[in-house]
Amino acid sequence: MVEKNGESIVIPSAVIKRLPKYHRNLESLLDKGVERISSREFGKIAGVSAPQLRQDLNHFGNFGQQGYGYNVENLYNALSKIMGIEKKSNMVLVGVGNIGQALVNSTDFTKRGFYLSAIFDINPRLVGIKINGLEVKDVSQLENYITEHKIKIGVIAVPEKAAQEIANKMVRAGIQGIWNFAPVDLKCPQEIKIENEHLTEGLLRLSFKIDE
Amino acid sequence: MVEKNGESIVIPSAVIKRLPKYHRNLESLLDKGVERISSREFGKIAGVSAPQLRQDLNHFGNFGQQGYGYNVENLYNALSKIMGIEKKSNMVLVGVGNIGQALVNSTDFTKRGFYLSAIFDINPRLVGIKINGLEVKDVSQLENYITEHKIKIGVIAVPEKAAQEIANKMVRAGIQGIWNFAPVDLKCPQEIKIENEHLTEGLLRLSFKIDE
DNA sequence: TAGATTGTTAATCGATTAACAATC
DNA sequence: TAGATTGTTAATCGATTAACAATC
Repeated sequence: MVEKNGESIVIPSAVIKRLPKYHRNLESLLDKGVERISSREFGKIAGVSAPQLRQDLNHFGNFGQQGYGYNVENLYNALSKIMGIEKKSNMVLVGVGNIGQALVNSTDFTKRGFYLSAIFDINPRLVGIKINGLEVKDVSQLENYITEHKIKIGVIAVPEKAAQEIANKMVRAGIQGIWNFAPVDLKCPQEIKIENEHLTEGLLRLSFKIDE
Repeated sequence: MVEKNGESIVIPSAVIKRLPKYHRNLESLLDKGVERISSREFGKIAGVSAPQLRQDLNHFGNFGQQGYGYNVENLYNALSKIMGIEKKSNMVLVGVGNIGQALVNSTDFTKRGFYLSAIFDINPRLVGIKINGLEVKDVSQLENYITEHKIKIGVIAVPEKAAQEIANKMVRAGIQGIWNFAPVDLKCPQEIKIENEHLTEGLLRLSFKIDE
């Protein structure tokens, strides 16, 4: 639910999917020093139609101006706020295997205000080692950590079989959202938000499209 | 385009998106030794409605049987074939940074018949080293390699700024599909199939949903 | 045969595009 | 003011769900 003109409205999921893309393209326009842009031009860059772009944005407010278009910086800041980027978020990560380590070493999320404040694994050989300055903790400490530090976002990068159990722990500890890299559809109470990164599915879709 | 009853039909993109999920859930049913399943039960597992599941599958053929449901193994094999999983595919990867290394070390794709046959980087310090038994080649050899080995799938795991140029090289060399991990929308001729893994976008969507 | 469950058509729902008055 | 471009309503398109005859 989002407020618009004092009324709370539900944002269609198709719109939510596109918001990060808009944000990313605005960032790159800002970098290039573009000050204003029309829905037509911006739509071309972002790969959507101009009316769709206007419809999408108007779920959140009237950011444009007739005869002028959109101010890039204003719109960028507005979208940052809408997506909760301006404030810092702390996350925990479980599973420091291939993908987990890549995430710990990545700066992409940090740049947008998402920080890993602790990382966990079940393997005693990994517990205690440091990755990118973060010491790997034992997964037995996960629930306490989440509760004590009021962590909202949990990242799951463990093997398929272990993922549901980790999700359960996170939910019990009060997590609000899970960013899941394990190839399973987690069963959680519906108030828990879940975003899946099922990488292999992307590859299979690509393969299908090539053969089609 | 896909053949059904001798006629070639176009598969809706919404259906294509769900196919890998069906495949994955069938695999797990097979593992559990389930022989047959109704659209109702299977829909519940895969998180879709029973009629939707039936509609989706019927784009490719009539795999079910009235009063019985679907034979798990038959359906699994049919979907494997539809998605081109039964045959082996060779891929090249460019960029052995965080995410690139994670992909090289992963066994998830290999299990489904997708092999990395060569990996490339532009950094001279990385060229020559071995990762999971594969020697990193200089990116100058990329085009020749793709052409000579008739590689169909290219994986891009380089930074944002470098991604488009790598995509151009791949396209010139005759690649058919690109699996892109860089946070850009690549501009390629429309016959080139592209699947994006824009990880950060998933995190932003999650953040939005939590705050909503 | 009776019960179960499919395949498929028709109805509904949601998302996209077209069109244009409002207005900067 | 005239030209450009928005915000928004209406029309279209595509995807999902409901319903049920067909049939194993």
